[in-house]
Amino acid sequence: MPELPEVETIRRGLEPHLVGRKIKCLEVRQSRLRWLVAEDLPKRFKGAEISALKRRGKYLLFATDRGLLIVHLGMSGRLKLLRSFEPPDRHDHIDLVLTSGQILRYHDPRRFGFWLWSEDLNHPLLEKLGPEPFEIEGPLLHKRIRSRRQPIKNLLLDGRVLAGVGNIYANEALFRAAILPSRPALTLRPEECGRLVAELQEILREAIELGGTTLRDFQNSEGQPGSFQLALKVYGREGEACLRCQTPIVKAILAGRSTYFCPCCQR
DNA sequence: AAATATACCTGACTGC
DNA sequence: TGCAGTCAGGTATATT
Repeated sequence: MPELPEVETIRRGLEPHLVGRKIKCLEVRQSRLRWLVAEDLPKRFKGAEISALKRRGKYLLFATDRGLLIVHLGMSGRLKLLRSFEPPDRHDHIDLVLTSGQILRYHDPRRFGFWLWSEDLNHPLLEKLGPEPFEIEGPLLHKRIRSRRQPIKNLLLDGRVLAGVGNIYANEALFRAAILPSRPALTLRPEECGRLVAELQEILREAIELGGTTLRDFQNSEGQPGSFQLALKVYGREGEACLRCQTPIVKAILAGRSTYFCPCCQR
């Protein structure tokens, strides 16, 4: 489900409701997520005050006076803000209850997401992460990939190279930059890296503006879908005419993920 | 060091 | 209608 724009959409929706609020308790109904939710997680955050809600890549970071709560939504995680208690549904695994009475409810059918405590930002998961897409520039991307033989798309998806880019936006950025996803990264000229970064940033910005992409089940913290799916130019369009040159869009598998591209105008 | 495979899950959809 | 098989927005970890 959630790539950088979706996580940022959720972050922006939650921020005004959470910052400055106090955590009354944390209720864990299902602790078997990507990693077992630590037994002491509720104890750690009971009574904590949320001082900021940040994002790094696809990670949501709840800063509190009792340490950092790191939440990742995996493939199917959702966070929804409830005004008051409602009976939990299937897959509603965790409730973060505020003293204001509002409840942040975590729903995750596939359970690839996780919740964990960290003393601060010095957590291995965060430290391994590459730069934010909005902070990188063409020359820096070029430097990071110029000795790598892997297809450029694989590297866009590698969080150690660049944080937060997932399959949809990797496909879209390569299409808009007219670069073949399968190009070995070391064959990209500096000028192409510049183009790729510019297109990637523009796409991410637009997607955030439109509240993210809802293919099947993404919802923001208010339960509303995004609308960037209407602006997708290649993702999911196998066999349809390329919007630039009318050539049928081709689907291939790269790094085990569906990859869509125009074999004619992407080079 | 870098590339590839595997693992973790449920649900929606396809084809027989 | 049922069943088996495939695929899905992620990423750490193990293996080569």
